[in-house]
Amino acid sequence: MSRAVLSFVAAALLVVHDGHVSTASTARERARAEITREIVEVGRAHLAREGAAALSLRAVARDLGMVSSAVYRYVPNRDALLTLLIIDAYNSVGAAVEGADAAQRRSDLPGRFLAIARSVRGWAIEHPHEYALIYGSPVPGYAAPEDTTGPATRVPMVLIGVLVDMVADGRAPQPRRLPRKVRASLAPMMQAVPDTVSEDLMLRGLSSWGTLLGTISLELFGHLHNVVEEDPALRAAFFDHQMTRVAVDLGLAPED
Amino acid sequence: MSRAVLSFVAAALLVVHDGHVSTASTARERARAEITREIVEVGRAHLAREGAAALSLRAVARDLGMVSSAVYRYVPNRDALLTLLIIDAYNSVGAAVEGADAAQRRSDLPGRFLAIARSVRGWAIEHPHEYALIYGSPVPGYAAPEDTTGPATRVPMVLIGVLVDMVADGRAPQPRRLPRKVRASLAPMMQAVPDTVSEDLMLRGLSSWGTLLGTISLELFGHLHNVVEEDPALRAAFFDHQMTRVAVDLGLAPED
DNA sequence: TCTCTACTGTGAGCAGTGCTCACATAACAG
DNA sequence: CTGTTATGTGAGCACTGCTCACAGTAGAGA
Repeated sequence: MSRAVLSFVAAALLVVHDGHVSTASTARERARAEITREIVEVGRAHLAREGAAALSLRAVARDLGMVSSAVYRYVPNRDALLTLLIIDAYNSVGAAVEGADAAQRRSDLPGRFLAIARSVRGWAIEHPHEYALIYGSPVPGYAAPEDTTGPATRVPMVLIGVLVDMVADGRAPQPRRLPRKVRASLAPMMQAVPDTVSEDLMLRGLSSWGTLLGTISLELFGHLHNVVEEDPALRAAFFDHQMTRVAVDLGLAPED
Repeated sequence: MSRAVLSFVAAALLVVHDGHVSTASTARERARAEITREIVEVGRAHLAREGAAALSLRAVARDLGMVSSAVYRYVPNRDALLTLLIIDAYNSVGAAVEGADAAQRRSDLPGRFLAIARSVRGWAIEHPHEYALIYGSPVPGYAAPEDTTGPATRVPMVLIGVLVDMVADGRAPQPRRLPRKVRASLAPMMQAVPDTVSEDLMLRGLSSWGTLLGTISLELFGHLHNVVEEDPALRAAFFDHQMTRVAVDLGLAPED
């Protein structure tokens, strides 16, 4: 994606997420912010209904009663709109997970983990196309633009919060010795995390995160067809059980 | 997908995977089989280069020097070609994994698991767009056509083989007691599996499968950016470590 | 061997897409 | 009030999936 498009996304974010942006602005600027917001909103509706592959700028324009070329005044191209929707989706799931975590007793570590896991799954089931957009195959090119990385970290940050509290409460398992290369591989992550969290704990956390997303993706993308009963209650029981086991393996809960 | 299209896929499979199909056929039938094979082959090349989203029947037709409407004599629509490519991809990764497993000593359970995991990851890195097509967001509708389910089970079957051998060698962990609903949820799977494998072991296996795919998806879809060093050797070390841990949690290897 | 049917290839065409551009018009800044 | 800048318009290009009337051609049966 070009520089111009990137700087657009940065600008649009102010508009979209501050809601009603700097009120001390000209009528033109307010109109621009409003219309940009509408475009993203309609885009999200289309995404939710038909999926990313079917998202069309022309259809969005029609819904808004404007000619198709007019939306290019607000969004440089289709991929840029998708990028905004990706950011939107990350924030949506991020908010849900943060809320679920906050609703638990801080000291109830396995309860928090299970609440987080359920919350991700619940959000995914409610927003399957959005989930596919952010955790399935990336559609606009391979490198996610930098703008998405911030919102993308919200859910992992909540998980890391659990790990941090586990250490603080003295309930973290004894860190294992790790091969040099494995330690080295984690360098970027360790820079962004309180150094109370050991590399070993980080690895356990990443594994849990992988299991969490892997299990949800298996379910959502149809790979549990003919494997796990389709009945929602049974699916939920299955998921809860698997996540409870993950919590145990992570060291959050004692072996039963 | 319509009945007609489904029956097409079934027919095309004979053509594509028997290689040179029933030689006791008319020249016309042989030509048809050959051209169908070429279409799938060119389609796979396009998929590998540009990804599923960019796959175009017209471009495939151009590459084959035929007019675009002619390919519709062989493939009813774009989704049907994608379905063939999905089956192709499942068979490709399936063959790779079966080979990797067979190359290990049968009794070396953790070695087999690690070989399987590495083989899936290796294949995924070599064929990122194919991986995205089968394990990322499903693109042609939500319900994968029945034709894909057979090839899709090849990799899981290899994993189940390890579980079966684990039981046969008396190295399976003592099955845990499970909640009634969790047991019930597994009914479909348990029908397809030797009854030496307990529900509990099946759950552990599914968890490992989720972790395996989840970890690879995290890496391939860019979610380890700024988390795990990009250097391929370090990425490999990270993955191997994680999978070794999974093997331990699965009960394949002793706690070190 | 001839005829009729069923298959294969052709090119035009329809409706839709992303995106660009010349142009008009409106809003703002000086 | 004037000149610049932002916004909306409609035509147009190149592309897509897919259909269809038409022209050949291969194969099966008489």
